[in-house]
Amino acid sequence: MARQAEFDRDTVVTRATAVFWERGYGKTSVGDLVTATGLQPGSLYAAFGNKKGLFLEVIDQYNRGFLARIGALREAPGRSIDKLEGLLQQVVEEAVSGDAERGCLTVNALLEMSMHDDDIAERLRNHNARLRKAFAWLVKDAQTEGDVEAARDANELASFVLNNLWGMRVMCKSRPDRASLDAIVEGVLNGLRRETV
Amino acid sequence: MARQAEFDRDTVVTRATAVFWERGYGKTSVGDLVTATGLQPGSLYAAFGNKKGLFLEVIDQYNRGFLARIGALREAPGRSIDKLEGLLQQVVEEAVSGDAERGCLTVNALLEMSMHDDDIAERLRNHNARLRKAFAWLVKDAQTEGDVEAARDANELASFVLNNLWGMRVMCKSRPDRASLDAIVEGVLNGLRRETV
DNA sequence: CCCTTTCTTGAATATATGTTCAATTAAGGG
DNA sequence: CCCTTAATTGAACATATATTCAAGAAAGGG
Repeated sequence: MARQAEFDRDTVVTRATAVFWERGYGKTSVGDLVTATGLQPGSLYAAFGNKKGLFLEVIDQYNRGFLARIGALREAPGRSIDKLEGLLQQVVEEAVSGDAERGCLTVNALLEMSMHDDDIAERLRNHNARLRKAFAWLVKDAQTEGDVEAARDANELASFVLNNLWGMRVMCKSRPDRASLDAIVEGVLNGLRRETV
Repeated sequence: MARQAEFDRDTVVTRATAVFWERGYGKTSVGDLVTATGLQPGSLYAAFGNKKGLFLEVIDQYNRGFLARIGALREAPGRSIDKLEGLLQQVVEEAVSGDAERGCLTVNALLEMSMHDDDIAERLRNHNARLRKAFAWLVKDAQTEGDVEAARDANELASFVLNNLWGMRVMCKSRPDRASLDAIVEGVLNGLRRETV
């Protein structure tokens, strides 16, 4: 038999996530990753191919986590419209506390790389689609619960919610005040509740 | 007297804009800028200090242009609520035609650089504030025209509109379908029109 | 205890890229 | 027509950074 790896792949990916999130892809050097993960360049390249390979795993782990959170939220008790509001308000809290200035890893990557890198672009397109589907399920639930007009298209409403989530991920980069963010959440809920004109 | 510059500063900035917009700041090399502007490194550095100096002028020109567009829109005839809708729908058109995959130069720069570069961060924060003010004027007009409930805070509603604009600038990176984008516009208008709950 | 397999190490490599600078070229006043 | 001033040129420089690779180190079966 052969020697076995000394590191835990998942831990390495998590540590790399912190660096990529903090500095973005382009400004993260392999040296940064070496110090953050504790792996030498050779091991890193043996395990992940190259810098982008590691980043792809980072993105995948991150996206899986977020989708799982939404899935769990859906199973949890409570009205779906409140769950949607809670999701948005969570972003507000993060933004106000300053934890969100780094924004969303996926959105950051999307803006930084999707124009030049087809692998990233395709991956993020897929994630986007899955995410919208997850939101659409929540919206559908809210429709059967009577909080959102049943006649409206759940997928389209999901896009609207997602749009505001992403908007806030941009907004939080310039440290907005709480009132603005609350107004956004209120605007989204109004947009969801009102019947078509 | 001394020799006079052979280039037009504004033209150079405009040409640089195209490159920065296409590739982002980090992936744009000085070599790219040399070929795009026709200026040699020496001239470029004499005129703008360094790569970042040129980029700052690019950002300033771009932001001034966008603010001017909104100012002109405000002066134009027509109901303000329709002007707001028109602004959003313009983004939809761009996104559908594929012209908007590069997104908004300011948003791109904000996500790529604001964490690491205080000059950029401050400049974009200021622009953000001015932009919201411009939107707030439009919203106020819509309030006096009776299309938006007068009791609501115009600044906060402006944040909501801006949030969706930025969301769409992110969204368009993954080539969304027209129905989703239309739903977003509709959601924004509903959010504006409905009375507080 | 060897021997194969696989992992680890970290210096070396290749390359890209931001920036500088001395030489050259215009512009025009005295 | 000089001579000062300033712009232009493009090669040279310094540096950073992704990636490779040969040598050394565990792991465990025979």
